[in-house]
Amino acid sequence: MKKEPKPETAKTNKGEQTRALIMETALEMLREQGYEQTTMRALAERAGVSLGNAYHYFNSKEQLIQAFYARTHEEHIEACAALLEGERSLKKRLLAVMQAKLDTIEPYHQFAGVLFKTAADPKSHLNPFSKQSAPIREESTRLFAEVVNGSDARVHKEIRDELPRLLWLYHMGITLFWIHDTSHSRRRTRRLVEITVDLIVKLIALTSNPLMRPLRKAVLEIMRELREAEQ
Amino acid sequence: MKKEPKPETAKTNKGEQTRALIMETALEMLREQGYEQTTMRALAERAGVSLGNAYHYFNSKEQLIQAFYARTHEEHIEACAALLEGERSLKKRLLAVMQAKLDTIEPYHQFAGVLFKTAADPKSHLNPFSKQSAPIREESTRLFAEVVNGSDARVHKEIRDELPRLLWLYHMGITLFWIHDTSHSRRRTRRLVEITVDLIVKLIALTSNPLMRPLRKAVLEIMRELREAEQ
DNA sequence: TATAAAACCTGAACGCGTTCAAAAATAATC
DNA sequence: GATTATTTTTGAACGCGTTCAGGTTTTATA
Repeated sequence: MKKEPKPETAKTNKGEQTRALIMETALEMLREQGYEQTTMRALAERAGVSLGNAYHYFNSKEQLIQAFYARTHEEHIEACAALLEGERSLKKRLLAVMQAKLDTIEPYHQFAGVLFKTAADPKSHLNPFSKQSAPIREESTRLFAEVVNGSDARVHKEIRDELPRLLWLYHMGITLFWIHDTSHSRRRTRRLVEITVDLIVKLIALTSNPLMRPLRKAVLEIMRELREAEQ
Repeated sequence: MKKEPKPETAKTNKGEQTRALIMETALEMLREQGYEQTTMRALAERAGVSLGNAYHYFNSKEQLIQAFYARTHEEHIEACAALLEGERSLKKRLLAVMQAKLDTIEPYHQFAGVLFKTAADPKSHLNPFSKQSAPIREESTRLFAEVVNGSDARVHKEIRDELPRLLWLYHMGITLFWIHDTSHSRRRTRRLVEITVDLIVKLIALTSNPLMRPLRKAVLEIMRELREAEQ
């Protein structure tokens, strides 16, 4: 029989401190030196911990990125709360959220390549479509739901439910472009966001047009297919 | 001064033979055992060559994938030539090309994850948006141009020039989905291709509608932006 | 306070991709 | 054929991510 440690002391365990120490050191090093330079050995040394011990808390180097990913995600969610307050225009809301995203991730552009490289692997836990990423994915989707629901835009009822997921997919596409964007201060991505947000809002306005019916149906079917693929 | 070897003997050099031997052995092993199992040491041993020598001909393990990528691409182009012969329906042409793509890459699905993982890295030569991939990308785009031009579909003149590039982008998206597709025989991807090809053809038919003018403009602007990003 | 259990930590070792100085084989030149 | 230049080949070595058997410290129990 395994006995649980007293829950009120569990959080102040030595282990928790060590984990936090390693994690903070890792984020520091990732920002300062990028991914390749941040070797597990260098990290362990800087944190004043043995190599094996670092692995006791983070099963792989990839898990460091995961922690990192979670953090920028939190920052983004937080930043958006203030931005959406009192704004009713869908275009402005979506634009604000997307720009906040770019602002949040900008400091880490130098090692975003590695992040994406890892995330692209179907076997990786970091893969945005994976089960492990579901919590972040869902929270992110909820943000886009709020963008739409808090606006005064009228959305055809057939696609209303799918729209947040569509916007989440869109935001992944923008992130993909951003990673490959070598322009100064990511100007190109910012420009692309302006154009595409404009396009999306126009498209949404068109959804009620009878001419659009076959397109609506097709898009819904595609989204259903994509959802079923999540397993 | 460096002297060139006699060109007529250059191709039958001992080196060329060794290179071919390593390459064939690599493709064999990749197919049989996947990427991780195909270590450079195992490859060298099977090819009856020293480890250092393998590196003399392939600067990195990644280059093996590149050779592999080029080969499946050739196969696809070849397969399409026969398929497009005598068919005028845009929908059928596009569908045939996409299905041929899936057929070509299916045998390698098991290690496609690694391929994509590598390709996603902005620094990688395999990255489909990179300079190094330009020849394959352009040849592929040309294929999609032929799909459109050889059909009887009427395409609004404003987007006619961009359509092949749009279709190439679409085909990259499908490939991305395919990599993550764990369904039997990639059924989901095949279904997705059917749906999306249908949607695309409908969209193309709609392009001439005046209502679509702002969308056309926006799409063109996005494509211009994407093209400028290729540097 | 003594003892058992759990949590925490260590460093050597493994296999990997990759590099490199130098040896061996081949080709070019005289 | 002897000498030189070039190409081809070797295997040891490096640093990396990762594993693991076993030690040390902390916590729970008596």
